[in-house]
Amino acid sequence: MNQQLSEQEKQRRSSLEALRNLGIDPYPAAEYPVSHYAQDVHERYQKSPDAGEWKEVSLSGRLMTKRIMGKASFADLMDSTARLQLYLNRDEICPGEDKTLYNDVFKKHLDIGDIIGVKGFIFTTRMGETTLQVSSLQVLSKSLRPLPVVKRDEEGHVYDAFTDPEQRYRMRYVDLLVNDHVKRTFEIRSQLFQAMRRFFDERGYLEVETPILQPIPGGAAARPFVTHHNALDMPLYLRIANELYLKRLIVGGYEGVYEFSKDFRNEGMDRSHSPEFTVMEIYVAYKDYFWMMDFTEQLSEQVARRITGGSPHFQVGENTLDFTAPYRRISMREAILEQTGYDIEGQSEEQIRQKARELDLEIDDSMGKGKLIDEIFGEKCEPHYIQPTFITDYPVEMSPLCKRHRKNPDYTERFELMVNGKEVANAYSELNDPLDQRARFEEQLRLSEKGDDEAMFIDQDFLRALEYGMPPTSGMGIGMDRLAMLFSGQSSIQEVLFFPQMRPEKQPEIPTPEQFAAAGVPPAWRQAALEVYGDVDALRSQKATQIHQKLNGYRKKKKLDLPALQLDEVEKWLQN
RNA sequence: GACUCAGUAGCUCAGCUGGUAGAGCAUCUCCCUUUUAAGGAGAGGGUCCAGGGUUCGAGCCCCUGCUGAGUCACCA
Repeated sequence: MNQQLSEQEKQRRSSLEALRNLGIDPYPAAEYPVSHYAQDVHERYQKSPDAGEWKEVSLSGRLMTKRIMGKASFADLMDSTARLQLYLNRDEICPGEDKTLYNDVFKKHLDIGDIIGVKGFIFTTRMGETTLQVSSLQVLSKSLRPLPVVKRDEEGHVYDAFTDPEQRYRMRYVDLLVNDHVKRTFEIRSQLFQAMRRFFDERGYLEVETPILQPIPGGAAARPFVTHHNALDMPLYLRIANELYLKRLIVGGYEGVYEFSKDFRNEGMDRSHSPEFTVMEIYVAYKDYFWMMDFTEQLSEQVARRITGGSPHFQVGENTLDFTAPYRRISMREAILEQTGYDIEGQSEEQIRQKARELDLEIDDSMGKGKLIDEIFGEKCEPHYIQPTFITDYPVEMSPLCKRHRKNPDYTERFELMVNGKEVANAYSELNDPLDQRARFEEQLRLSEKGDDEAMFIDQDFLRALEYGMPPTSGMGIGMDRLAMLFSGQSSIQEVLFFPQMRPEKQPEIPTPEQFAAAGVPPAWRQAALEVYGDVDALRSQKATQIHQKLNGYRKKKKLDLPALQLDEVEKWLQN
């Protein structure tokens, strides 16, 4: 038996053996047919307690608590839907003389966390709780590790919750089992995808998949992860965006395409940044960003209704967000004017820089006009837009893939949807002028040469595609993780990713008897040396006389069937 | 990347001025036939994150490292 096991783990392993010795397979292969789910029972039993279906039910799930009172016990069974209380009466489940199933199997060898199947009938206890009285019970899977026991009282107070974020993220399976709200978060996440997919599909747009391994990482300004393809003997990059591929498909003649894209960026991690994250991007031909605003507000309203169960209102902290379309639309210039009283229109880069200094923003000389404006907006305006609001017409320097504004070439036809003071969606009238696009890429190349390691690469094939002609197109992207955070009320991106990236755990090295061979210990004495000293170095640090006495003492105590150790033998070990 | 905080039993956490490592739940034994954060009696369970240092003596003080969290910086 492994020395590193905790007492409770050893206990469970011996229960496992005990079950086997009773002829019970702790991991049976056969299907366990189930007639009801726990939630079913709770929702329907009290309305028609006399219905025939309650006389014979079968459920399966995990044992979450045991409350034993002599010849009767209560337990909680948790299936994928809810918990249901079980009542076990010794003489009911063991009608004959043999009380083993109750006294040994249930009381001694079943632990919290074990997966079982039960059959019986539903009744209501004196305390008024819907309960299954068990007539037969089968072990479906024995759990060898103790589950954290989280208790909840009538007022909903939680005791001894499993809260350590590190453990919750590393062992999400445990987190999901004992923390009910965690499952809900991921259900919301799934509903967001479903609602969007339905919205797009109803309008005839095609869900597509584009390369994750890309020879040129394009479509965004970010540092990529690099990998290497052996057969081609060339570097490949994990995509930082899928935009340029989706536009190629619009060139190819699709009316509208969308993709839920897992993107990767080799940058810092924090509460709102994960190295892998999911973005929904959609591109629709013959549309502009005004059309896309209409489309986006309809989408948002539908998504909100899906999450709330029909209402366009959604509570986040102290704010009630109203997703009813249409939303307010305000240009970036107007937004800055509104929040700071400063009009950027017609101002030179130097004037704007001066204003940014007055506003106490952290800026440096490398920042161009666009970057300065963005800084002012991000610091002074963004947090104020709580209700869904479109911010439109961004400076051209910040948007190398976006069409210039039809009325003012210093700006672009771009909007972001702000909700609760944060960006939720980003959209353009897409740039389809191949010559302008080439010039913008070349500007990026100059930034790259100046040391900006996030400037975009020039994608020659993408330019070739544009040269064949792309219809006027509007595209829109939504960060799905951050949207999931918004709708699940989470403030950390790790809470909406099942398995957030973490440094690998260090596996403690478990000493084995074999390692004592290195210290010259003969096979017969290695187990004893392990028990006494724990590891080889501990043994080596001792004098021969001390080892001699300790090991012989151990031999006597454990009544080992070995000849007593001689001092000169031990001295020989240590000479090696 | 900087700073702050944290790491003690399966889980949640105490641990005083440096002086034999504690509680609740969980586990084990015994009692108990409608309980529900069940209860009663008893017991066991620890690499105090790791490695150095100071000290007669370190969970506690100092240094280094590891892991995580938070704040900031960076970041379409």
